[in-house]
Amino acid sequence: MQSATRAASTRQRRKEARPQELLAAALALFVEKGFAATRIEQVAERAGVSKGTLYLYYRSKEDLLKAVVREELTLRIEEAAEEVKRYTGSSADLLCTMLPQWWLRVYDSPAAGVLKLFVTEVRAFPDLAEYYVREVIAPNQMLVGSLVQRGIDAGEFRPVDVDSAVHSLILPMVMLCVHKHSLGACAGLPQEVDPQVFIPQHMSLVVSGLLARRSKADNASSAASPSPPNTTNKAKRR
Amino acid sequence: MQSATRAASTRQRRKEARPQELLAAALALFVEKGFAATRIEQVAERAGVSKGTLYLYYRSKEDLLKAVVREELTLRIEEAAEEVKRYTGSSADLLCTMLPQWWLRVYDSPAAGVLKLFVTEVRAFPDLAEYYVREVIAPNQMLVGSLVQRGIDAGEFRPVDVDSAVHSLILPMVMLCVHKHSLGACAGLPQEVDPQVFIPQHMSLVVSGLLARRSKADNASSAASPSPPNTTNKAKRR
DNA sequence: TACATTACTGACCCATTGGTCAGTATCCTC
DNA sequence: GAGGATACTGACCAATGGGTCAGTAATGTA
Repeated sequence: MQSATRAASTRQRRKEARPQELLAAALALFVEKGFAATRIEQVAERAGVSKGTLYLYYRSKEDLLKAVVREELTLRIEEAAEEVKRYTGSSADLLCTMLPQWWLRVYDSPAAGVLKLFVTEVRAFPDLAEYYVREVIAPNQMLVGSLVQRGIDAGEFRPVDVDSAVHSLILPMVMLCVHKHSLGACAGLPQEVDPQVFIPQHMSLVVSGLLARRSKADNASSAASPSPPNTTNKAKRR
Repeated sequence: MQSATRAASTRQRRKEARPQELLAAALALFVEKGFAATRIEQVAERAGVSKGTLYLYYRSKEDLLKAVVREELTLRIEEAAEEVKRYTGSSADLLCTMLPQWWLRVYDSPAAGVLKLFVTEVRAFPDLAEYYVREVIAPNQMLVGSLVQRGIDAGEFRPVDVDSAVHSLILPMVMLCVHKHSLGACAGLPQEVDPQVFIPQHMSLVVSGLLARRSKADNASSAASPSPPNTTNKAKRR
Protein backbone atom coordinates (compact mmCIF):
# COMPACT_ATOMS: atom_id res chain seq x y z
CA MET A 1 0.00 0.00 0.00
CA GLN A 2 2.89 2.33 0.80
CA SER A 3 4.36 1.69 -2.60
CA ALA A 4 1.07 2.69 -4.19
CA THR A 5 1.14 6.15 -2.66
CA ARG A 6 4.72 7.10 -3.37
CA ALA A 7 6.12 7.52 -6.85
CA ALA A 8 2.76 7.60 -8.60
CA SER A 9 4.43 9.63 -11.32
CA THR A 10 6.82 7.04 -12.73
CA ARG A 11 5.66 3.77 -14.14
CA GLN A 12 7.03 0.86 -12.15
CA ARG A 13 7.90 -2.68 -13.15
CA ARG A 14 7.58 -5.06 -10.19
CA LYS A 15 6.43 -8.39 -11.45
CA GLU A 16 7.17 -10.13 -8.15
CA ALA A 17 5.23 -7.85 -5.82
CA ARG A 18 2.09 -7.36 -7.91
CA PRO A 19 0.18 -10.54 -7.09
CA GLN A 20 0.39 -10.04 -3.34
CA GLU A 21 -0.49 -6.37 -3.56
CA LEU A 22 -3.45 -7.12 -5.77
CA LEU A 23 -4.67 -9.78 -3.39
CA ALA A 24 -4.36 -7.44 -0.42
CA ALA A 25 -6.23 -4.70 -2.23
CA ALA A 26 -8.91 -7.12 -3.38
CA LEU A 27 -9.38 -8.57 0.09
CA ALA A 28 -9.84 -5.15 1.65
CA LEU A 29 -12.38 -4.05 -0.92
CA PHE A 30 -14.25 -7.33 -1.17
CA VAL A 31 -14.65 -7.40 2.60
CA GLU A 32 -15.74 -3.80 2.73
CA LYS A 33 -18.10 -3.56 -0.24
CA GLY A 34 -18.78 -7.17 -1.15
CA PHE A 35 -17.67 -8.96 -4.30
CA ALA A 36 -20.35 -7.79 -6.70
CA ALA A 37 -20.20 -4.17 -5.57
CA THR A 38 -16.43 -3.94 -5.89
CA ARG A 39 -15.17 -2.51 -9.20
CA ILE A 40 -12.17 -4.23 -10.64
CA GLU A 41 -10.72 -0.83 -11.40
CA GLN A 42 -10.88 0.12 -7.73
CA VAL A 43 -8.88 -2.95 -6.85
CA ALA A 44 -6.28 -2.06 -9.45
CA GLU A 45 -6.14 1.54 -8.29
CA ARG A 46 -5.71 0.52 -4.67
CA ALA A 47 -2.88 -1.78 -5.65
CA GLY A 48 -1.30 1.06 -7.60
CA VAL A 49 -1.67 -0.45 -11.06
CA SER A 50 -4.05 -0.14 -13.98
CA LYS A 51 -6.92 -2.43 -14.78
CA GLY A 52 -4.99 -4.05 -17.59
CA THR A 53 -2.21 -5.05 -15.24
CA LEU A 54 -4.61 -6.80 -12.93
CA TYR A 55 -5.72 -8.96 -15.83
CA LEU A 56 -2.10 -9.83 -16.44
CA TYR A 57 -2.05 -11.66 -13.13
CA TYR A 58 -5.62 -12.89 -12.70
CA ARG A 59 -7.83 -14.23 -15.43
CA SER A 60 -11.09 -12.79 -14.17
CA LYS A 61 -12.77 -11.12 -11.24
CA GLU A 62 -13.98 -14.46 -9.97
CA ASP A 63 -10.49 -15.86 -10.26
CA LEU A 64 -9.27 -13.01 -8.10
CA LEU A 65 -11.84 -13.78 -5.42
CA LYS A 66 -10.91 -17.41 -5.27
CA ALA A 67 -7.24 -16.55 -5.08
CA VAL A 68 -7.93 -14.19 -2.19
CA VAL A 69 -9.82 -16.79 -0.17
CA ARG A 70 -7.50 -19.68 -0.89
CA GLU A 71 -4.34 -17.71 -0.24
CA GLU A 72 -5.31 -16.43 3.17
CA LEU A 73 -6.97 -19.61 4.38
CA THR A 74 -4.30 -22.07 3.38
CA LEU A 75 -1.79 -19.78 5.06
CA ARG A 76 -3.81 -19.82 8.27
CA ILE A 77 -4.40 -23.56 8.14
CA GLU A 78 -0.76 -24.44 7.75
CA GLU A 79 0.08 -22.15 10.63
CA ALA A 80 -2.54 -23.76 12.87
CA ALA A 81 -1.53 -27.30 12.05
CA GLU A 82 2.09 -26.53 12.80
CA GLU A 83 1.17 -24.84 16.05
CA VAL A 84 -0.88 -27.75 17.32
CA LYS A 85 2.00 -30.05 16.47
CA ARG A 86 4.35 -27.86 18.49
CA TYR A 87 2.07 -27.85 21.52
CA THR A 88 2.79 -30.22 24.39
CA GLY A 89 0.19 -29.37 27.09
CA SER A 90 -2.89 -31.24 28.27
CA SER A 91 -6.16 -31.14 26.33
CA ALA A 92 -8.01 -29.03 28.88
CA ASP A 93 -5.15 -26.57 28.71
CA LEU A 94 -5.37 -26.63 24.94
CA LEU A 95 -9.01 -25.59 25.11
CA CYS A 96 -8.55 -22.91 27.75
CA THR A 97 -5.24 -21.33 26.82
CA MET A 98 -4.29 -22.19 23.29
CA LEU A 99 -7.66 -21.78 21.63
CA PRO A 100 -8.19 -18.27 23.01
CA GLN A 101 -4.73 -17.20 21.98
CA TRP A 102 -5.17 -18.64 18.54
CA TRP A 103 -8.51 -16.92 17.99
CA LEU A 104 -7.18 -13.66 19.29
CA ARG A 105 -4.55 -13.78 16.59
CA VAL A 106 -7.08 -14.76 13.94
CA TYR A 107 -9.24 -11.86 15.05
CA ASP A 108 -6.39 -9.45 14.45
CA SER A 109 -5.33 -10.99 11.15
CA PRO A 110 -6.66 -10.66 7.61
CA ALA A 111 -8.17 -14.12 8.09
CA ALA A 112 -11.00 -12.47 10.04
CA GLY A 113 -11.85 -10.53 6.91
CA VAL A 114 -11.74 -13.67 4.82
CA LEU A 115 -14.24 -15.28 7.18
CA LYS A 116 -16.68 -12.46 6.59
CA LEU A 117 -16.04 -12.48 2.87
CA PHE A 118 -16.62 -16.18 2.86
CA VAL A 119 -19.91 -16.02 4.73
CA THR A 120 -21.03 -13.33 2.33
CA GLU A 121 -20.09 -14.99 -0.93
CA VAL A 122 -20.15 -18.80 -0.62
CA ARG A 123 -23.57 -19.25 -2.03
CA ALA A 124 -22.54 -17.64 -5.28
CA PHE A 125 -19.40 -19.78 -5.57
CA PRO A 126 -20.16 -23.36 -4.56
CA ASP A 127 -16.71 -24.74 -5.28
CA LEU A 128 -15.39 -22.46 -2.55
CA ALA A 129 -17.77 -24.21 -0.18
CA GLU A 130 -16.44 -27.62 -0.95
CA TYR A 131 -12.88 -26.45 -0.52
CA TYR A 132 -13.64 -24.70 2.74
CA VAL A 133 -15.44 -27.62 4.32
CA ARG A 134 -12.65 -29.99 3.39
CA GLU A 135 -9.72 -27.78 4.34
CA VAL A 136 -11.00 -25.65 7.19
CA ILE A 137 -14.11 -26.88 8.92
CA ALA A 138 -13.54 -30.61 8.89
CA PRO A 139 -9.98 -30.49 10.32
CA ASN A 140 -10.90 -28.00 13.01
CA GLN A 141 -14.08 -29.77 14.00
CA MET A 142 -12.06 -32.94 14.18
CA LEU A 143 -9.29 -31.42 16.23
CA VAL A 144 -11.40 -29.66 18.84
CA GLY A 145 -13.92 -32.49 18.79
CA SER A 146 -11.30 -35.06 19.67
CA LEU A 147 -10.21 -32.94 22.62
CA VAL A 148 -13.77 -32.78 23.93
CA GLN A 149 -14.26 -36.49 23.30
CA ARG A 150 -11.09 -37.25 25.21
CA GLY A 151 -12.45 -35.28 28.15
CA ILE A 152 -15.71 -37.20 28.06
CA ASP A 153 -14.00 -40.56 27.82
CA ALA A 154 -11.83 -39.67 30.81
CA GLY A 155 -14.96 -38.85 32.80
CA GLU A 156 -13.76 -35.28 33.13
CA PHE A 157 -16.57 -33.81 31.00
CA ARG A 158 -20.25 -34.52 30.99
CA PRO A 159 -21.39 -36.78 28.14
CA VAL A 160 -22.68 -34.01 25.90
CA ASP A 161 -23.14 -33.98 22.14
CA VAL A 162 -19.61 -33.44 20.91
CA ASP A 163 -20.32 -31.61 17.68
CA SER A 164 -22.62 -29.23 19.49
CA ALA A 165 -20.04 -28.62 22.18
CA VAL A 166 -17.45 -27.76 19.55
CA HIS A 167 -19.86 -25.26 18.09
CA SER A 168 -20.43 -23.78 21.51
CA LEU A 169 -16.71 -23.18 21.75
CA ILE A 170 -16.08 -21.99 18.21
CA LEU A 171 -19.13 -20.20 16.81
CA PRO A 172 -18.86 -17.09 18.99
CA MET A 173 -15.33 -16.53 17.78
CA VAL A 174 -16.33 -16.91 14.17
CA MET A 175 -19.21 -14.54 14.72
CA LEU A 176 -16.88 -12.08 16.41
CA CYS A 177 -14.62 -12.06 13.37
CA VAL A 178 -17.56 -11.66 11.02
CA HIS A 179 -18.98 -8.91 13.16
CA LYS A 180 -15.69 -7.04 13.20
CA HIS A 181 -16.00 -6.56 9.46
CA SER A 182 -19.70 -5.89 9.24
CA LEU A 183 -21.50 -3.94 11.91
CA GLY A 184 -18.30 -3.55 13.91
CA ALA A 185 -16.70 -1.63 11.06
CA CYS A 186 -19.46 0.98 10.95
CA ALA A 187 -18.41 4.33 12.32
CA GLY A 188 -20.06 6.12 15.21
CA LEU A 189 -21.28 3.11 17.15
CA PRO A 190 -20.48 2.37 20.80
CA GLN A 191 -17.87 -0.33 20.38
CA GLU A 192 -18.92 -3.77 21.46
CA VAL A 193 -17.10 -6.18 23.72
CA ASP A 194 -13.36 -6.34 23.92
CA PRO A 195 -12.16 -9.63 22.40
CA GLN A 196 -9.32 -9.67 24.93
CA VAL A 197 -11.93 -9.99 27.66
CA PHE A 198 -14.59 -11.92 25.84
CA ILE A 199 -12.67 -14.75 24.24
CA PRO A 200 -10.93 -16.12 27.33
CA GLN A 201 -14.05 -15.72 29.45
CA HIS A 202 -16.17 -17.51 26.91
CA MET A 203 -13.84 -20.49 26.73
CA SER A 204 -13.75 -20.58 30.49
CA LEU A 205 -17.55 -20.48 30.75
CA VAL A 206 -18.10 -23.28 28.30
CA VAL A 207 -15.32 -25.47 29.64
CA SER A 208 -16.50 -25.10 33.22
CA GLY A 209 -19.98 -25.86 31.91
CA LEU A 210 -18.57 -29.05 30.45
CA LEU A 211 -16.90 -29.92 33.74
CA ALA A 212 -19.85 -29.14 35.97
CA ARG A 213 -21.54 -32.08 37.61
CA ARG A 214 -25.27 -31.98 38.50
CA SER A 215 -26.57 -28.44 38.86
CA LYS A 216 -29.68 -26.34 38.40
CA ALA A 217 -28.86 -25.69 34.78
CA ASP A 218 -29.14 -29.35 33.88
CA ASN A 219 -32.70 -29.57 35.08
CA ALA A 220 -33.59 -26.37 33.33
CA SER A 221 -32.06 -27.57 30.09
CA SER A 222 -33.86 -30.91 30.16
CA ALA A 223 -37.07 -29.03 30.70
CA ALA A 224 -36.29 -26.90 27.67
CA SER A 225 -35.38 -29.74 25.35
CA PRO A 226 -38.29 -31.36 23.52
CA SER A 227 -36.42 -34.68 23.71
CA PRO A 228 -34.37 -34.73 26.91
CA PRO A 229 -32.36 -37.92 26.40
CA ASN A 230 -31.18 -36.69 23.01
CA THR A 231 -28.59 -34.45 24.54
CA THR A 232 -26.27 -37.37 25.07
CA ASN A 233 -27.09 -39.85 22.33
CA LYS A 234 -24.62 -38.46 19.84
CA ALA A 235 -21.75 -38.29 22.30
CA LYS A 236 -19.60 -40.78 20.39
CA ARG A 237 -17.83 -39.21 17.46
CA ARG A 238 -18.41 -40.70 14.05
CA MET B 1 -45.74 -16.95 -4.05
CA GLN B 2 -48.50 -19.36 -5.02
CA SER B 3 -50.36 -16.58 -6.73
CA ALA B 4 -47.29 -15.81 -8.80
CA THR B 5 -47.19 -19.25 -10.35
CA ARG B 6 -50.85 -19.65 -11.31
CA ALA B 7 -52.62 -17.45 -13.83
CA ALA B 8 -49.50 -16.02 -15.38
CA SER B 9 -51.52 -15.48 -18.54
CA THR B 10 -53.95 -12.80 -17.33
CA ARG B 11 -52.81 -9.52 -15.98
CA GLN B 12 -53.78 -9.12 -12.34
CA ARG B 13 -54.60 -6.06 -10.28
CA ARG B 14 -53.82 -6.65 -6.60
CA LYS B 15 -52.63 -3.42 -5.10
CA GLU B 16 -52.91 -4.74 -1.55
CA ALA B 17 -50.85 -7.90 -1.95
CA ARG B 18 -48.00 -6.50 -4.06
CA PRO B 19 -45.83 -4.86 -1.39
CA GLN B 20 -45.66 -8.00 0.74
CA GLU B 21 -45.00 -10.24 -2.22
CA LEU B 22 -42.29 -7.94 -3.49
CA LEU B 23 -40.66 -7.86 -0.07
CA ALA B 24 -40.74 -11.62 0.20
CA ALA B 25 -39.23 -12.04 -3.24
CA ALA B 26 -36.59 -9.43 -2.52
CA LEU B 27 -35.65 -11.01 0.79
CA ALA B 28 -35.20 -14.43 -0.75
CA LEU B 29 -33.03 -13.13 -3.57
CA PHE B 30 -31.03 -10.66 -1.53
CA VAL B 31 -30.20 -13.37 0.98
CA GLU B 32 -29.29 -15.84 -1.73
CA LYS B 33 -27.30 -13.68 -4.14
CA GLY B 34 -26.55 -10.55 -2.15
CA PHE B 35 -27.91 -7.09 -2.78
CA ALA B 36 -25.61 -5.96 -5.55
CA ALA B 37 -25.80 -9.22 -7.46
CA THR B 38 -29.59 -9.33 -7.42
CA ARG B 39 -31.29 -7.89 -10.51
CA ILE B 40 -34.36 -5.82 -9.85
CA GLU B 41 -36.06 -7.62 -12.69
CA GLN B 42 -35.51 -10.97 -10.99
CA VAL B 43 -37.25 -9.66 -7.90
CA ALA B 44 -40.17 -8.47 -9.98
CA GLU B 45 -40.36 -11.74 -11.86
CA ARG B 46 -40.32 -13.77 -8.67
CA ALA B 47 -43.11 -11.63 -7.28
CA GLY B 48 -45.05 -12.19 -10.49
CA VAL B 49 -45.00 -8.62 -11.71
CA SER B 50 -43.01 -6.53 -14.15
CA LYS B 51 -40.13 -4.26 -13.30
CA GLY B 52 -42.28 -1.19 -13.73
CA THR B 53 -44.72 -2.39 -11.11
CA LEU B 54 -41.97 -2.79 -8.57
CA TYR B 55 -41.08 0.87 -9.01
CA LEU B 56 -44.71 1.71 -8.35
CA TYR B 57 -44.27 0.48 -4.81
CA TYR B 58 -40.61 1.18 -4.03
CA ARG B 59 -38.68 4.21 -5.12
CA SER B 60 -35.36 2.48 -5.72
CA LYS B 61 -33.45 -0.72 -5.21
CA GLU B 62 -31.93 0.65 -2.04
CA ASP B 63 -35.36 1.60 -0.78
CA LEU B 64 -36.46 -1.96 -1.33
CA LEU B 65 -33.56 -3.31 0.72
CA LYS B 66 -34.29 -1.04 3.62
CA ALA B 67 -37.96 -1.95 3.53
CA VAL B 68 -37.05 -5.64 3.61
CA VAL B 69 -34.83 -5.28 6.65
CA ARG B 70 -37.07 -2.93 8.58
CA GLU B 71 -40.23 -4.90 7.93
CA GLU B 72 -38.93 -8.23 9.12
CA LEU B 73 -36.98 -6.91 12.09
CA THR B 74 -39.63 -4.64 13.55
CA LEU B 75 -42.03 -7.53 13.26
CA ARG B 76 -39.67 -9.78 15.19
CA ILE B 77 -38.91 -7.14 17.81
CA GLU B 78 -42.52 -6.46 18.61
CA GLU B 79 -43.13 -10.15 18.92
CA ALA B 80 -40.20 -10.59 21.30
CA ALA B 81 -41.13 -7.65 23.50
CA GLU B 82 -44.66 -8.91 23.82
CA GLU B 83 -43.46 -12.39 24.63
CA VAL B 84 -41.14 -11.28 27.41
CA LYS B 85 -43.97 -9.25 28.87
CA ARG B 86 -46.19 -12.32 28.86
CA TYR B 87 -43.59 -14.46 30.62
CA THR B 88 -43.86 -15.05 34.37
CA GLY B 89 -41.06 -17.49 35.24
CA SER B 90 -37.73 -16.95 37.04
CA SER B 91 -34.73 -15.39 35.27
CA ALA B 92 -32.70 -18.63 35.20
CA ASP B 93 -35.68 -20.27 33.59
CA LEU B 94 -35.90 -17.48 31.09
CA LEU B 95 -32.31 -18.09 30.03
CA CYS B 96 -32.61 -21.85 29.85
CA THR B 97 -36.09 -22.38 28.43
CA MET B 98 -37.40 -19.24 26.81
CA LEU B 99 -34.23 -18.13 25.04
CA PRO B 100 -33.73 -21.49 23.31
CA GLN B 101 -37.34 -21.63 22.21
CA TRP B 102 -37.23 -18.08 20.94
CA TRP B 103 -34.07 -18.66 18.95
CA LEU B 104 -35.41 -21.89 17.53
CA ARG B 105 -38.31 -19.93 16.13
CA VAL B 106 -36.05 -17.20 14.82
CA TYR B 107 -33.92 -19.85 13.15
CA ASP B 108 -36.94 -21.18 11.31
CA SER B 109 -38.30 -17.76 10.38
CA PRO B 110 -37.37 -15.30 7.62
CA ALA B 111 -35.66 -13.27 10.33
CA ALA B 112 -32.73 -15.66 10.08
CA GLY B 113 -32.32 -14.61 6.48
CA VAL B 114 -32.51 -10.97 7.42
CA LEU B 115 -29.68 -11.51 9.90
CA LYS B 116 -27.46 -12.85 7.15
CA LEU B 117 -28.52 -10.11 4.77
CA PHE B 118 -27.76 -7.58 7.44
CA VAL B 119 -24.30 -8.91 8.18
CA THR B 120 -23.59 -8.89 4.47
CA GLU B 121 -24.81 -5.42 3.64
CA VAL B 122 -24.53 -3.09 6.66
CA ARG B 123 -21.26 -1.57 5.66
CA ALA B 124 -22.74 -0.31 2.45
CA PHE B 125 -25.77 1.20 4.19
CA PRO B 126 -24.73 2.87 7.42
CA ASP B 127 -28.17 4.15 8.35
CA LEU B 128 -29.28 0.54 8.63
CA ALA B 129 -26.56 0.11 11.23
CA GLU B 130 -27.80 2.90 13.41
CA TYR B 131 -31.34 1.61 13.21
CA TYR B 132 -30.31 -1.95 14.00
CA VAL B 133 -28.20 -1.07 17.02
CA ARG B 134 -30.96 1.06 18.46
CA GLU B 135 -33.87 -1.27 17.76
CA VAL B 136 -32.38 -4.74 17.95
CA ILE B 137 -29.02 -5.02 19.66
CA ALA B 138 -29.44 -2.54 22.48
CA PRO B 139 -32.79 -3.84 23.73
CA ASN B 140 -31.72 -7.46 23.57
CA GLN B 141 -28.34 -6.84 25.18
CA MET B 142 -30.18 -4.92 27.89
CA LEU B 143 -32.77 -7.63 28.43
CA VAL B 144 -30.46 -10.62 28.61
CA GLY B 145 -27.83 -8.55 30.39
CA SER B 146 -30.19 -7.63 33.16
CA LEU B 147 -31.05 -11.28 33.68
CA VAL B 148 -27.38 -12.18 34.03
CA GLN B 149 -26.79 -9.21 36.30
CA ARG B 150 -29.67 -10.27 38.50
CA GLY B 151 -28.11 -13.71 38.81
CA ILE B 152 -24.79 -12.19 39.82
CA ASP B 153 -26.34 -9.84 42.34
CA ALA B 154 -28.19 -12.76 43.88
CA GLY B 155 -24.92 -14.63 44.29
CA GLU B 156 -26.21 -17.32 41.99
CA PHE B 157 -23.75 -16.58 39.17
CA ARG B 158 -20.06 -15.91 39.28
CA PRO B 159 -19.15 -12.22 38.93
CA VAL B 160 -18.25 -12.38 35.24
CA ASP B 161 -18.22 -9.59 32.67
CA VAL B 162 -21.89 -9.22 31.85
CA ASP B 163 -21.64 -8.01 28.26
CA SER B 164 -19.27 -10.84 27.44
CA ALA B 165 -21.57 -13.37 29.06
CA VAL B 166 -24.47 -12.12 26.97
CA HIS B 167 -22.36 -12.59 23.88
CA SER B 168 -21.48 -16.09 25.00
CA LEU B 169 -25.18 -16.85 25.12
CA ILE B 170 -26.27 -15.06 21.97
CA LEU B 171 -23.49 -15.08 19.38
CA PRO B 172 -23.66 -18.78 18.55
CA MET B 173 -27.34 -18.45 17.73
CA VAL B 174 -26.73 -15.48 15.50
CA MET B 175 -23.93 -17.34 13.79
CA LEU B 176 -26.17 -20.35 13.35
CA CYS B 177 -28.76 -18.22 11.58
CA VAL B 178 -26.14 -16.61 9.38
CA HIS B 179 -24.63 -19.97 8.61
CA LYS B 180 -27.98 -21.41 7.63
CA HIS B 181 -28.12 -18.96 4.75
CA SER B 182 -24.49 -19.04 3.69
CA LEU B 183 -22.52 -22.26 3.83
CA GLY B 184 -25.49 -24.15 5.23
CA ALA B 185 -27.49 -23.42 2.10
CA CYS B 186 -24.90 -24.94 -0.23
CA ALA B 187 -25.97 -28.25 -1.69
CA GLY B 188 -24.11 -31.51 -1.26
CA LEU B 189 -22.52 -30.87 2.09
CA PRO B 190 -22.88 -33.10 5.15
CA GLN B 191 -25.36 -31.09 7.19
CA GLU B 192 -24.01 -29.56 10.33
CA VAL B 193 -25.44 -29.70 13.83
CA ASP B 194 -29.14 -29.92 14.49
CA PRO B 195 -30.31 -26.64 16.06
CA GLN B 196 -32.83 -28.62 18.09
CA VAL B 197 -29.93 -30.30 19.83
CA PHE B 198 -27.39 -27.54 19.77
CA ILE B 199 -29.34 -24.54 21.00
CA PRO B 200 -30.63 -26.01 24.27
CA GLN B 201 -27.33 -27.69 25.02
CA HIS B 202 -25.42 -24.50 24.44
CA MET B 203 -27.60 -22.48 26.77
CA SER B 204 -27.27 -25.20 29.34
CA LEU B 205 -23.48 -25.29 29.03
CA VAL B 206 -23.06 -21.57 29.41
CA VAL B 207 -25.57 -21.23 32.22
CA SER B 208 -24.02 -24.05 34.20
CA GLY B 209 -20.68 -22.41 33.50
CA LEU B 210 -22.06 -19.27 35.05
CA LEU B 211 -23.31 -21.18 38.07
CA ALA B 212 -20.19 -23.22 38.65
CA ARG B 213 -18.14 -22.37 41.71
CA ARG B 214 -14.39 -22.88 41.76
CA SER B 215 -13.22 -25.43 39.24
CA LYS B 216 -10.26 -26.31 37.03
CA ALA B 217 -11.53 -24.14 34.23
CA ASP B 218 -11.22 -21.00 36.31
CA ASN B 219 -7.55 -21.49 36.90
CA ALA B 220 -6.98 -22.29 33.29
CA SER B 221 -8.83 -19.18 32.18
CA SER B 222 -6.92 -16.90 34.54
CA ALA B 223 -3.76 -18.39 33.20
CA ALA B 224 -4.91 -17.60 29.69
CA SER B 225 -5.91 -14.03 30.36
CA PRO B 226 -3.12 -11.46 30.14
CA SER B 227 -4.85 -9.46 32.89
CA PRO B 228 -6.54 -11.91 35.26
CA PRO B 229 -8.44 -9.47 37.51
CA ASN B 230 -10.03 -7.84 34.49
CA THR B 231 -12.51 -10.62 34.10
CA THR B 232 -14.67 -9.25 36.85
CA ASN B 233 -14.09 -5.52 36.86
CA LYS B 234 -16.84 -4.77 34.39
CA ALA B 235 -19.42 -6.88 36.16
CA LYS B 236 -21.70 -3.96 37.03
CA ARG B 237 -23.86 -2.92 34.10
CA ARG B 238 -23.63 0.67 33.00
C1' DT C 1 23.13 4.78 -28.58
C1' DA C 2 20.55 1.27 -30.76
C1' DC C 3 17.73 -2.61 -30.25
C1' DA C 4 14.96 -6.32 -28.04
C1' DT C 5 12.13 -7.73 -24.43
C1' DT C 6 8.26 -7.28 -21.59
C1' DA C 7 5.70 -5.08 -17.66
C1' DC C 8 2.40 -1.95 -17.91
C1' DT C 9 -1.31 1.33 -19.58
C1' DG C 10 -5.95 3.12 -20.63
C1' DA C 11 -9.06 4.01 -24.48
C1' DC C 12 -12.33 1.17 -26.31
C1' DC C 13 -16.06 -2.48 -26.83
C1' DC C 14 -20.38 -4.24 -25.66
C1' DA C 15 -23.35 -6.73 -22.50
C1' DT C 16 -25.81 -5.59 -18.53
C1' DT C 17 -28.97 -3.18 -15.62
C1' DG C 18 -31.30 0.56 -12.68
C1' DG C 19 -34.78 3.42 -13.67
C1' DT C 20 -38.63 5.82 -16.84
C1' DC C 21 -42.85 6.52 -19.17
C1' DA C 22 -46.18 6.23 -22.89
C1' DG C 23 -49.34 2.96 -23.59
C1' DT C 24 -52.54 -1.12 -22.23
C1' DA C 25 -55.75 -3.94 -19.78
C1' DT C 26 -58.56 -4.45 -15.92
C1' DC C 27 -61.93 -2.95 -12.73
C1' DC C 28 -65.69 0.00 -11.23
C1' DT C 29 -69.63 2.90 -11.65
C1' DC C 30 -73.57 4.29 -13.78
C1' DG D 1 -71.70 -1.43 -22.37
C1' DA D 2 -69.72 3.10 -22.21
C1' DG D 3 -66.40 5.67 -20.04
C1' DG D 4 -63.29 6.99 -16.46
C1' DA D 5 -59.80 5.69 -13.15
C1' DT D 6 -55.76 3.24 -12.30
C1' DA D 7 -52.86 -1.02 -11.70
C1' DC D 8 -49.79 -2.77 -14.63
C1' DT D 9 -46.50 -3.49 -18.65
C1' DG D 10 -42.18 -3.66 -21.23
C1' DA D 11 -39.61 -1.16 -24.79
C1' DC D 12 -36.39 2.17 -24.15
C1' DC D 13 -32.50 5.16 -22.25
C1' DA D 14 -28.23 6.29 -20.14
C1' DA D 15 -24.68 4.77 -17.37
C1' DT D 16 -21.84 1.39 -15.68
C1' DG D 17 -18.32 -1.92 -15.57
C1' DG D 18 -15.91 -6.51 -16.96
C1' DG D 19 -12.68 -7.58 -20.13
C1' DT D 20 -9.39 -6.63 -24.37
C1' DC D 21 -5.49 -5.16 -26.92
C1' DA D 22 -2.72 -1.93 -29.60
C1' DG D 23 0.50 0.90 -27.98
C1' DT D 24 4.08 2.83 -24.38
C1' DA D 25 7.94 3.01 -21.50
C1' DA D 26 11.05 0.80 -18.43
C1' DT D 27 14.85 -2.48 -18.30
C1' DG D 28 18.60 -5.25 -20.04
C1' DT D 29 22.20 -6.03 -23.44
C1' DA D 30 25.83 -4.97 -26.57
